[in-house]
Formats: sequence, structure tokens, C-alpha cells
Amino acid sequence: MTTETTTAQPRIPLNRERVLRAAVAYADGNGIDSLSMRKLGQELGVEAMSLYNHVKNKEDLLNGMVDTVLAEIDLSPGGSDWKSCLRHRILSARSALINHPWASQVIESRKDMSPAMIGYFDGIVGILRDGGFSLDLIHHAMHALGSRMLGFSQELFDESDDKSDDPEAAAMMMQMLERYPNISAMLQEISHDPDDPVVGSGCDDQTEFVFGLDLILDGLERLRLAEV
Amino acid sequence: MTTETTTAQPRIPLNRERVLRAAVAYADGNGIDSLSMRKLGQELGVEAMSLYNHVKNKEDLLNGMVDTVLAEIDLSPGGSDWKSCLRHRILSARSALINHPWASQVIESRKDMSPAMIGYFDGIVGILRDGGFSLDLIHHAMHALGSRMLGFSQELFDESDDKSDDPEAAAMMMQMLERYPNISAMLQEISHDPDDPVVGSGCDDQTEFVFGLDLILDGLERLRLAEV
DNA sequence: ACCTGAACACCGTTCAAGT
DNA sequence: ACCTGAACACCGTTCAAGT
Repeated sequence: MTTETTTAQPRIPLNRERVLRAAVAYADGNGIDSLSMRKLGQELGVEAMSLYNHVKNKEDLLNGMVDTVLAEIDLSPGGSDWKSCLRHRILSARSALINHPWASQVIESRKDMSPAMIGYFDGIVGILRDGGFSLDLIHHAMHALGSRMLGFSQELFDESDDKSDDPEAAAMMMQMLERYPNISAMLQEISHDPDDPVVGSGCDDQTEFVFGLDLILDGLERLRLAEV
Repeated sequence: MTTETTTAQPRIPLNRERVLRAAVAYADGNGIDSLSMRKLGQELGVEAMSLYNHVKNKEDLLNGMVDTVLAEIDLSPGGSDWKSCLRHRILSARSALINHPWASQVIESRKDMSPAMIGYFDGIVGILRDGGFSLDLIHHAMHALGSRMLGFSQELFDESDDKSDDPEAAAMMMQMLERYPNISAMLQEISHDPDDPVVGSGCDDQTEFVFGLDLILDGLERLRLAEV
């Protein structure tokens, strides 16, 4: 009787949903680059090879993870006219995606769209149809919005790392101020402090996202009105 | 004398530029996912480890590859007003990036901007300053344009693979037409053929890119005029 | 100064074998 | 039906050793 049932309960058998949830949690905590089949198995107390019983391969795992995030998007109407409806839908998508910082990168790297993703876009087309857009203009609109439909425009500027206490980075910043006069001027304006034009200070991602979104939505409204 | 100098001339010693050029050529031909230090070494007739004499690591290699592509962007004025200048600059970037389909993905995955990249953005800020934009509006404009400044909006819809001769895909398409009525309606409109609403037909990437770009540029011009 | 062999610590995935 | 051990074919990178 040495092989007693100890505190460990290996009862709950693995299933697809448990695997996906664990993968999402792992990526949330450790970043998507660190996620491997081996580590995910470890997280679930199982060998990596067991995962292949519940997931076709790593691509399938990533697709499932994206669908898990998409399910978190609030689909309630959120407005009476097309613009406030779409605005609400997109900002809901954004807040879901923000909770899973790896999601945008994974979505971009997907080759095919999952049914859940197609369904999400179908809903957006529906909002625009109800708003009186022609199908042709809807098509252009979808392309113009691009990834913004999912609440992200790829962040070309990584403003997350503040290097103000790194003396070497500070020296490089001074050099940059000389070499790139236009950007330097812009950064000084934004920081509201001519002596410390650190990239990122005074720059609110959410504000910038809404600015760009409204710029496009307003432009589309003008085109819609010109159509009729 | 068995170790004769044969036809092989291992003369030209490796240098950074040769490594970068070979990497770009390899990625152009075989895709970025297939590029590894080992294969790149093989391509250059050298062991993978030798590459580390000319490139700090793979990140550095990828950064160098991006800079190589950026160097292909035409920086000539191309217009008298800010809008035609910026439009020309961005469309030049687009044609450079289109020649290297892997570049957008690599750019998005970069953590820090290279000096060449900062220089490119500095030029865009310069165009907008000359056009009479406030520094604050320039900052918003850059965020609104996002990756469009480099000539790509991430292609959420992969329209490259035409599956019209795959019977299984055709069946799935029929199912999709029922399940996603709004998207189906849109696709039928675009294809101009109600019986064959294939994704991608009648959809020109360049046209869609220009549509979105002009939508944003026109919106920015309105905001600029409202400022003064 | 430049290149190499051997090694380390990882990957995704398959497959026969176990229960 | 689900899990495992062993194996395969890859990765990026380091480091002492060669020329």
C-alpha cells in the first residue's frame, strides 16, 4: 500500500477547453514567446505529447486561444446609430484584447480565419448594413479599418520601457535630439517639458486609438452621406 | 599537392553587408519562417557559428534586414503640398515593402526602432511640419496612420489562396453563405457574380490601401484647417 | 581576425507501447 | 480513450580550439 492516493488528485481528465484555458493563462502571465507544448504540458501536470489528444498541433492551439479571447468581446448593441454601435463594438474588442497582450500578435500571424473570427466580422458588416452603407462601401470600410476592427492598430512605437534612469540611454537620447530634429520637436511638445523629452510621457494609447478610430468613422460617415 | 586550389574560390571574406544581403534574398525566396542561422550559413558556404562574427545574434540580423529594406524607400519630394508629399512617401514605402513580403511581419515584431527607422519617421514629421500641422496634431496623426506610414495595414484577410477548385473548400463556402449572411452579401456584391462569391476576387489590395490612406489624409487635412 | 566542432538547452511532432 | 518514453529533425548560442 505504498502507492496510496495522496493529496494529488489526477482525476479531472484533460479536455480541449482545459488545455486552451491553461494556454491563455500561461501566455497572459509569461508571454506568448515563452509558451511551448512542453511547458504547457508541465503546467497541466502532463507530458507534452498528451496535448496532441486535445489539440491538433500548435497552430490549432493558437487558433483556439484566439477564439477564447474573441468570446470575451461584448456584443451588446451599445447605441442607436451605426457609428455609436460600431464604436462600442470595437472598443469592446479592444478591452478584451488588452487583457491578453499576446492576442494581437497571434491574430496577425494566423493564416486562416476561424469561424468565430468570421462571425465577429459578419456582425460588423451587419452594423454597417443597418446603418445604410452600400455593400461596396462596406467592403472598403473594412479594409480601411483593418486591425482596428479588433481594437488594435499595431503599436509601432513601444512606449512601455521608460529608460530615464539608464545613463547610457540618456546619452543616446541626447544624440537623437540632434540627429532627428523633427521627432525631437514633437516629443518636446508632447512631454510639455522642454528639458525632458522622454518618449512616451504624456502619450495615452487609449486616447490615440480613439482619435484614429473617430477619424476613420467620421470619414466613412461623410462618404455614406455622399452616396445617397 | 592533393589539396589543390580547385574551382571553388573561398576568397571574398564574409562581412555584415554580405550576410544581410544573403538573408534578405533567402527570406524573399523561401519565406522568413524558413530562415535560420544554420541555413543562412549554408547559403554562404560557412558554418552557422561564423555568422556571429558579423551579426550580434538573430535579432540583430533581423534588424539589419529591415534597415536594408528601408534603404530602398524613395525619399524624393514628390509633391508641393504636404498631402501629396506624404502620400508619395508612403506609397514609396509600400512598394519597397511589397518587394519583401516578410518585412512587415518582422517590423511588427521588432522591440526597438533602429536609427534608420527613426530617421524615416523623422522625415514624415518634417513633411507634416512643413505642411503647417501643430506638433500635437502631428503626434495624433502618426498614431492614426500607424503601420500605414510604412505602406502596410496588416492584412487581416488573406486573399492570396483561391480555393475555387477544392471541392471541400467549396462546400465550406456554401455553409458559410448560410451562417454569415452579411459577409456573404458583401462578397457577392464585390465579385459581381451572385453565383460565385469567392473571397478575394475583385479585391485589389493597392486600391484598398489607397482608399484607407486617403480617408485618413483627408480627415487630417480637415483637422489642420480647423486648427488655424 | 575569422572560422570550426562539439556541446548545451531548447523546440514541435510521431509512433509504438503501455494502462 | 488517454497518456508516456524514446526518438527524430530541427532551433539559437557559447566557447575553446584551430588557422
